[in-house]
Amino acid sequence: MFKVLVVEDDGNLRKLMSAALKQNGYEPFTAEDGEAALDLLEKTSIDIVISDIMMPNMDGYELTTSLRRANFEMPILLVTAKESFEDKQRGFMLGVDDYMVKPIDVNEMILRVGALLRRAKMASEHSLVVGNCVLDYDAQSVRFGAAQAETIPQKEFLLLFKLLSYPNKIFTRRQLLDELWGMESEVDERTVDVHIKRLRERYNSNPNFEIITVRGLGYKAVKLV
Amino acid sequence: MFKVLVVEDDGNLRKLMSAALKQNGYEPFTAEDGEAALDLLEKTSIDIVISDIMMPNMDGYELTTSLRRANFEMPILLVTAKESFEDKQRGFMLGVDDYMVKPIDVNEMILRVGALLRRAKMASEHSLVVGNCVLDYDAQSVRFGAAQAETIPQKEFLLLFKLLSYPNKIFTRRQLLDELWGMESEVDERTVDVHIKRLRERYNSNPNFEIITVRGLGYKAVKLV
DNA sequence: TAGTTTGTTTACATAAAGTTCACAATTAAA
DNA sequence: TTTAATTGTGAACTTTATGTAAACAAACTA
Repeated sequence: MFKVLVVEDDGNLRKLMSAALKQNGYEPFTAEDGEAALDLLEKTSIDIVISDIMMPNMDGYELTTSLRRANFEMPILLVTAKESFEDKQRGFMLGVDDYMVKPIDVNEMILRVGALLRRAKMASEHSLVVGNCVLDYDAQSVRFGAAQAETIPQKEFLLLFKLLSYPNKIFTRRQLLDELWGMESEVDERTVDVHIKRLRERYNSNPNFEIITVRGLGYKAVKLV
Repeated sequence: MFKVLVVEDDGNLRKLMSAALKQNGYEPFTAEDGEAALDLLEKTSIDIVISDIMMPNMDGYELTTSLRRANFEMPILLVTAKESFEDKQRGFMLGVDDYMVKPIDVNEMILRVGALLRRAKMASEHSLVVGNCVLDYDAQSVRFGAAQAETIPQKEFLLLFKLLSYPNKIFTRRQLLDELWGMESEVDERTVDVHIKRLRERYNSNPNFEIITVRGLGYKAVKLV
């Protein structure tokens, strides 16, 4: 389910938008202003941001700038009170993807969100999200929240990716060797243990997942979120 | 230079749009209706399509459907006579990326085209700005702030330009060889390393970007601004 | 509880990948 | 034509990843 962050200081409108999103199969999150939004974005992996421009503390433009600067690449849809060319120009320069003019037509909003997500999906396909942790298959990297993505050794990555792709599913060492090392691999089963150990060392204190030993059978990953 | 296809039966409007596009650094192509557009799309690699909805022979919706069915994935921007929700809904369903309502504001059109192209990740201009650093493709030069622009060796320039055109995207050595040296080049992959080394030597202490090695995969550029 | 099985951890050897250097070949400039 | 700049190569070197073996620890079993 796609996570949509609605940033809007008007409580009624916020509720209205949330409701419409929920009704259309999205998972809405809300924030009252840019600062609250940034906080939330650190913790949660939001797929698309819909933000009002005029807000207390931090307005829509500042929010956009902050996000792009922090290398967040999700689509941003700004809501403007008046249809002004200068505003739009400024927004597009900063990295805004689309505009809506108030009063908002929630049906149109749903359509635009869909179009933006569809377009954005093309960009990075092979990725896996667990809480605020994102595994990028192509970059062989792991990122937590807004932190810098870290590329990790291939075997470790594949192992983690496989386990997290099927949370709670138990994999035997043999299965993992067959799938990640190749059927004919002559590698010792203990090798899996060693890589598990390395992964645990790397991500021991993260709050998103844990690799569990299932004695006599193998290993599994569980989500903690 | 980006190729924009304008599909519009009104000759005057077509000219107006073409002119505006050309003036803003795009290469405009035109077609009078959907069928003519399809013909042209077969022959030319168009980056983005702007199409009127109401046209003889094949309208904007049919054109969209045909394109998506043929796996063309460029952004499509439809121009509608009236702002009707049903129309928009239909369009977004079919795979339209954005709408503009007539009468067209050409400035807004340029902005929307820019935003769509940026989102489509095709972004690549004739000059590229990273922080206070400017790469000029035509002059094959790099300039920092107000300093004198410095022309650098071609291979180094192309390499840097390519990497910075898609920040954070990882390129394999093979990809870079194919794209910068040509598909059939017999050059050793190590050669890329050598050029990377030279670039790093040249720009090691600049605060705008950095070339990162992604072990096992290739190289990527990251913006530090 | 002692012994057995299974899983964890460590240190190390080897392989794989990336960097650097000196130089030769090529191209462009003076 | 001479000189300088650019580009590619191969080998030495550095760093990182991976697998093995053995010691250690925990869990099960009789």
